[in-house]
Amino acid sequence: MSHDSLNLAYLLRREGYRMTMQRQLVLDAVCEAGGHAAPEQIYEIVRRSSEAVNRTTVYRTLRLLQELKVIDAIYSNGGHLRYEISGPQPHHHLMCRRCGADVEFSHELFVPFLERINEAHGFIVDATHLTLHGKCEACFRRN
Amino acid sequence: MSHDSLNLAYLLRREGYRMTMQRQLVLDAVCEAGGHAAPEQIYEIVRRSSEAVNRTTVYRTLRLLQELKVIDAIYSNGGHLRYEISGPQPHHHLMCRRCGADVEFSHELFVPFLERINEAHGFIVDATHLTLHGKCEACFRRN
DNA sequence: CTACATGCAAAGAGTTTGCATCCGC
DNA sequence: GCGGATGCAAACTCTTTGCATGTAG
Repeated sequence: MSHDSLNLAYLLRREGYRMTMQRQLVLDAVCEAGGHAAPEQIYEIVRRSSEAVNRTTVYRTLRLLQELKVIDAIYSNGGHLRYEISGPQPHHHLMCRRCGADVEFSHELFVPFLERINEAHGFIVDATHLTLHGKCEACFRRN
Repeated sequence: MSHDSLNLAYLLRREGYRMTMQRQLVLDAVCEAGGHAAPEQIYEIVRRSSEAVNRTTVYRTLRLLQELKVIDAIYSNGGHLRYEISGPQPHHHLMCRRCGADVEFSHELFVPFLERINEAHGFIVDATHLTLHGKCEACFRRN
């Protein structure tokens, strides 16, 4: 999802926050990174646009954008923090351990499984951003 | 799974490692912790048995036991590292965000979903230790 | 007695916090 | 001008590494 359509200033103001250049740059960077971006990567992209942004501000802004539900926090393989723009609906990721390919799959594909879990264990799973690891088709054939 | 049945000394020797008191204590602690134990918790349990174990050794031993496939590393919600005794077969966890209850579910419940993923995206998921978060039945009713 | 294991201290990532200054509104 | 936002440095958590000493086999 691109963020061109979303009015960051409006979302911020609605919650009593202020619009700043830094906040726009961080959001732009998360979008540009194109999913699964670590804070450090986001920081680097921001720095390309402006030297005048501090690493601390990037961290603070990422947390704020997450709170505003503009971006999602994901804990990738190895437990590392990543961010990406929130999609209009929940979706999930398949990540290839070999080539790093990142395939999205829809929540619909996941729903029947969640229903079975609920039947079997009475548990309501609220995963909105699952990342599963494995091998993509090409890499699977290759070895 | 209890570890009473597994001969740590044998597994170590087979790979050229030595049996030590520390290694046994760490394994005992992971088992005693009963799943999803953070390194620090494991360290504390070990310390109850013996003052003579260093935190560094706990970390080193956890990595070693993982390499020997005696324990599994799990990245829990929030990206924190946890360990637990390896089960005889893959299984997964449901963790309640509210009360912290940890329910295991079998891999069989998961298989049909993995097959649908494979059909739809040609992806072979190798998740052997998934943790899903949500609400358990009791907590879901409560609010 | 030799090589691997340990303890200690120190370094290292990654992230957060305190506080003075800055600036959006 | 006021109160939130930023930059800077420092702290903090979690984990790993270097090296001298200890100990299993």
